[in-house]
Amino acid sequence: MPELPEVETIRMGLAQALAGHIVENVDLRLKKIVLEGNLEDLVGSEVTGVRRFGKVLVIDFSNNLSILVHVKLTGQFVYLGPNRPSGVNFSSKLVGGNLPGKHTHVIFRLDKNGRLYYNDIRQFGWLRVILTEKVEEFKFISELGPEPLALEGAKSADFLTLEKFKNIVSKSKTKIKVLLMNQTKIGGVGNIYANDALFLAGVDPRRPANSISQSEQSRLYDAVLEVLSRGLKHGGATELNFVNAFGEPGGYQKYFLVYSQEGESCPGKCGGKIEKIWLGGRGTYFCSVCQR
DNA sequence: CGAGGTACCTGACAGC
DNA sequence: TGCTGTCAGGTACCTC
Repeated sequence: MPELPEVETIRMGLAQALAGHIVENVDLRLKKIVLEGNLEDLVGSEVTGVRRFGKVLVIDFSNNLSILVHVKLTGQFVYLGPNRPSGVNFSSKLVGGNLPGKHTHVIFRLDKNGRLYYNDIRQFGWLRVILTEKVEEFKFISELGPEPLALEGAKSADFLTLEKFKNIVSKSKTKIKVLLMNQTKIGGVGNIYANDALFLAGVDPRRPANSISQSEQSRLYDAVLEVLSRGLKHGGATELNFVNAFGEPGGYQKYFLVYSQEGESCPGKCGGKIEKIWLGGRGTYFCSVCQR
């Protein structure tokens, strides 16, 4: 379920894959996933860059149009063509067999015999075609909170400093885990990394944010950066069907601390077991011994 | 402002 | 085997 590390992994791959390609033809097979604009308007244009704002991808084109994409839970971009690196660990299973597949909703035919497939099993994701100059005015992006990692391709001038984090946390009565996942407060953190960050910091996910002490705030800030960095280092987490732009799965799922580990022994040395509760409408995993 | 519920959608899996 | 029910979650939208 793509969060910041997964979407950034897709972005890096797409930037490499699409560099210099020109769109020759677009085959839109599921019209409802394009919420705004017309993919046909991209025909004849060259990709000039790929950006990311939180969990939203932006593909820029030479005709001053951009595609905004939110892959939500199961959206995938898979590229085939001359810019594909050698030695790719392509997962046919995760992309749904041969391409195009049952869940391929858009096929971008590129010059030099390139192909970019957009797949989405659950059809929750969306694409929008808008003017490049309007990208940062798009509601989700303009309201996005600062991102924890200062990365190329994000609005790094506005990244989440410890000062900003403390300010956000101390001003909110919301349960800390729900706050971490609020995209208008902090950009890019979803369920996996919120669970793991709270474990790493030793903070109970149910606590009101403003009950967290100064030292806990610092620990939690460091933990958020740490788990996101780990996720990125391992090319994201493949929990459902996540793959990068070349069809390769991520590796962070092997290093989950508590996420999806219900009933397992706590990775700390407390001897406790990971519990699962329902919080903010989502499965929440934690150790009630280590997280106070 | 916060909390909680639902909708969107399909596949995986448990239980009978 | 095959049915039914439940769960998974990012975000928008709704009500209280």
